[in-house]
Amino acid sequence: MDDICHAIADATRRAILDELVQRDGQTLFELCGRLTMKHGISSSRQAISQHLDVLESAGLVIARREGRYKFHWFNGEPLKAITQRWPTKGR
Amino acid sequence: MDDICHAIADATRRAILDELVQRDGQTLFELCGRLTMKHGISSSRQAISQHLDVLESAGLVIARREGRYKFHWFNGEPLKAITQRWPTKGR
DNA sequence: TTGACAGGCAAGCCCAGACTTGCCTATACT
DNA sequence: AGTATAGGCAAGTCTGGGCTTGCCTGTCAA
Repeated sequence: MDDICHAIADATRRAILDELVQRDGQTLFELCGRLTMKHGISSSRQAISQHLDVLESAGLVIARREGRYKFHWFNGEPLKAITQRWPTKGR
Repeated sequence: MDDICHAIADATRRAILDELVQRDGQTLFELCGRLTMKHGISSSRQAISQHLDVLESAGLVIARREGRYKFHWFNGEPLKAITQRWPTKGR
């Protein structure tokens, strides 16, 4: 729970999730490009990589390495824990 | 959105929300006592007060002053924005 | 009106975490 | 083999924010 909330607390990480929702299975470099183009985020590759690590350990991103590429998928399941913990009275 | 995610990113603030869900309309001192007793949180009154400010500006807590007391209520509405932003595929 | 009680304000401390920099590994192409 | 590409690792910097400290304001009861 701590991991999940901490993961979405950063604006860049939220943008990464947005990007993955829009186009699943992106690589690190692909994400860097799209984040710069479409979200106005100009962080270094390492910064994005570190964000992906955070998202991955929170379970919000699933990653798999294939050859020299590493693909990333969005996973929204962990987010359920938030609305399950506190009542939103009529979603 | 930034306010909401930032607000729930802290464990103490999540405990405050838990407490308010369990017993709505608590005062600052009441919350301090209960957080110490039931959640093992031993922060100062000022710390809790600052947390309440954060929660209030995120819209997760509604507060009203009455005489020398200030009562706090939980409000889960803003949390909807999270699950509405990203798909959780079959809640 | 004076004391106790509920809360607010503001300055400062300190550390987690976001970001950079520099270098290294591994895979693929020619 | 050599080079380019995709990504990883680790150390260092620096700012935001959580927390404390000290003092002040406002409300109520005796």
